[in-house]
Amino acid sequence: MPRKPSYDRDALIAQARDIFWRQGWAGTSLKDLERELKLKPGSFYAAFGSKDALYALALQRYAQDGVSNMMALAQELGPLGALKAQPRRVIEASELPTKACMLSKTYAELQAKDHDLADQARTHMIVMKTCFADLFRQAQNAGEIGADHDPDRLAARYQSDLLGLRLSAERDDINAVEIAEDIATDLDRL
Amino acid sequence: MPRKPSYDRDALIAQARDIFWRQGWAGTSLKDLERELKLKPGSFYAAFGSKDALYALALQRYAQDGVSNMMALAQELGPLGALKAQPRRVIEASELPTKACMLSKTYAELQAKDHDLADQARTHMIVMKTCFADLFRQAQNAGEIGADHDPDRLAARYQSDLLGLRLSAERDDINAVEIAEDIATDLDRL
DNA sequence: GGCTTTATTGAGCGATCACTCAAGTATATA
DNA sequence: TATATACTTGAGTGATCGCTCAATAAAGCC
Repeated sequence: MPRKPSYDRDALIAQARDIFWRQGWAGTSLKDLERELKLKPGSFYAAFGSKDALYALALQRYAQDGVSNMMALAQELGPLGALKAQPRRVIEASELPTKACMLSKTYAELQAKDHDLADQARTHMIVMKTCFADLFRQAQNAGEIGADHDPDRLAARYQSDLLGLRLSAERDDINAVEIAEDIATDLDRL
Repeated sequence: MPRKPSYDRDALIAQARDIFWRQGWAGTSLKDLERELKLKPGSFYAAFGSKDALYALALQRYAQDGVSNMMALAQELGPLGALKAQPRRVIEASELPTKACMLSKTYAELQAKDHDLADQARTHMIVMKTCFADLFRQAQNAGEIGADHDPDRLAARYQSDLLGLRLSAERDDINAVEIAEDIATDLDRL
């Protein structure tokens, strides 16, 4: 008896993710979303409830894709190979709306206001860090890196370096590929 | 014959810098500024012209202080000593409104909108990077690091690492001191 | 004290914000 | 085909945005 929506909800979330990712939370107005997603206010609120609710879905999608991307890379190149390849991959992916990490942008923008979304971004970043730590642990067990390193500490440093790299990659005065290679090279000395 | 302002303009700029630094551009309303600086709208606009103009002054102040701070540190500890000390210094300074770099926050927030302030932040970051490069060059000339390194490349990597570190230092799930020490230790291997 | 000059005040401007809702439209079942 | 059920539409809500300006107060010079 009902009528089906004319839109693809998942596609809209991915589209919203790209807009939020690029422009940030405050930088994206409902006008922007309505225009890009081609939804009138009524449909928007029927579909997602609020701007923040859609942002939360976008963050979730972003984080999920990030982890599964890393997992797939590890499957292909092994744990250390994945960790070494990721820096270049992330700055050379040309289809991304922007190079910087959406989680860190969200956290940086909204933490001072104690916004719910900042907490969600923080949680997603912890999951990602845990994923990195697992890969370092696997690399250690495989003998690819020395046993005298704390995988959690390596993961924190690695994630920190990636955040810096991705921020730097937004600047045209910086050769991000060089930084990415230096990060990868450092992993060989472990 | 005239009447003098009752406020200290420099102090107001420093205060505005801290508010903008913490809350970002969109996250800071004129209501916020009027309340914190204790200026009514009329006085505010007579003194600074616009929100963006005050933000530009705040950015400038921030960048100037950053460079002169680094110069002073180099005077005290030498070029390599300053570069090694800075990571810990910047995350342990307890009087800062927030750990993350104001220039990178500004750039990340406003770059997508092609805002003037993003360009200004970018320019300030280049100056800072040049300052780092000079210190690496001095350290090289002093024989403190190998001659087979490009100071500009080292500076770009170093600045990138600092940005990541300072972002990470905002998170309570991360031991930023460990990252800072690892960054400093890496400089010894050059 | 009188006068000029500037600082201070705060009500209020138009624009935009996130969001609502009643009316209209399309579709799956009966 | 008739009806029930959702989806779609867009004008319009109150709140807040950055900002203006006419009125008032205060300070320096004669």
